[in-house]
Amino acid sequence: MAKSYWLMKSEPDAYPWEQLVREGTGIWDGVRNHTAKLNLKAMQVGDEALFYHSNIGKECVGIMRVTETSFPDPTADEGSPWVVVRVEPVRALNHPVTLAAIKDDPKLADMELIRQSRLSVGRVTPEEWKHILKKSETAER
DNA sequence: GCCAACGTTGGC
DNA sequence: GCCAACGTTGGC
Repeated sequence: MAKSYWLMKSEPDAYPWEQLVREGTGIWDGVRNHTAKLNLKAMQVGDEALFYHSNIGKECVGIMRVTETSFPDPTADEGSPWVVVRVEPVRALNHPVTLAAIKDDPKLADMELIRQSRLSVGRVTPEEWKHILKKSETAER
């Protein structure tokens, strides 16, 4: 199966990129939204995801890789439908790609991130992925 | 099954 | 601090 791309949000107050890097691996817990849950369930080992800092920063800061497909969220009640995936950091982006930069870019302005701003785990198309990575090579601010 | 009220998330 | 978007809950 072809690799899929994702974008996962975290408030840096709660779980910043730096913590994932420091710990080397982590589970993406706390998702309590059914659309996001379906996305987690669709993830395959080897899929890659952008780490987005919401609220503070409002920018994509790094790339991570899925290392384990979804399993029940240990922070949720027994029998609840919520799941997590395991991820590991791949690398930080050379330059963060800000929400403002994404909104300003016609190629990216239609991303799920923009259309459904509250969705914490969203799909990214291969085209959007490539474009964001290219953007991250050069400073925008 | 509809819809108003309310809570949460996240941008501004 | 405010507001828009969206999900959930509860009355009917």
